[in-house]
Amino acid sequence: MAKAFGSYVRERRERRRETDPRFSVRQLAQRIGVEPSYLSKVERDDVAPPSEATILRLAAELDEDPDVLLALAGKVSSDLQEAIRKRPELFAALIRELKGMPDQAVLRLVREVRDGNW
Amino acid sequence: MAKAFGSYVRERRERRRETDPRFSVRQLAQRIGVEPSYLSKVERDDVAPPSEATILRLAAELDEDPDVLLALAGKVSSDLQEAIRKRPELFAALIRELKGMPDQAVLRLVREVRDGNW
DNA sequence: CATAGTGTGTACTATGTAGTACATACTCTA
DNA sequence: TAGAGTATGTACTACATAGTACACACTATG
Repeated sequence: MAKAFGSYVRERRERRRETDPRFSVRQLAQRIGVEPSYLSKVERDDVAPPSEATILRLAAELDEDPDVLLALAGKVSSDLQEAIRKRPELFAALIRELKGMPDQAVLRLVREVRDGNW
Repeated sequence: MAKAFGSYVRERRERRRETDPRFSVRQLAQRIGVEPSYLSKVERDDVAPPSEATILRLAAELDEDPDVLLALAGKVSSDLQEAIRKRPELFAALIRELKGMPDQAVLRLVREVRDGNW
């Protein structure tokens, strides 16, 4: 693993908790719909990261980028997967082409596409 | 599901079998390292598609595009997933930007990146 | 008519995924 | 010093994944 999912979540949650008591394990667990003991184990990397659905609720509560949190969990958002599955040759070629390139290059591409001036 | 994985494989295998007796269920199953009864069930969509590793061996034997076969199985190649996980914000933005665009546009982009003239 | 090759039905299994349920132990504070 | 709030340890579970093992029935052929 690159970085531990659990410890990252714990750090984020504790940061929020400094100013907001609603960010205890118990209360956060309840808001995202899991048992406190489970969230605790997740945060200590005692168990594998939760399902995509649970991670998304977690990201929303912690105000984190869902794609980043999913990535830390070793997952890729299902809507991205679906986009790739619909046009596998095209997206496979593009991603393999880009995976060796620097962030700058990819970012530039994103912007070009977004601005439509190409 | 968009299209059935199994029936596609069966069609491809039977096509090959017309000219090459090595493409019976039994022999192909043996070459890709699974039980014939399992391959049979897979081809009749009686069970879920095989694992990524098995699909890749199948694609190689049938001379099919692995990404297409994986897509039919509802999967995305793990090397693509890994590329996305390494830079989630960037790739998520790019893919979401492109998913509404026509094939032509994506293809043009692939070529531009490949040719490096940008 | 036996036997080699074809596909398939049934039963079973090992491992992983994504959690729940409950009990325990600590700490602050009213 | 009781009670509320904190996190955590242990045990268990339902369902999915990815198959194996073996017996069976059909067909062509030498």
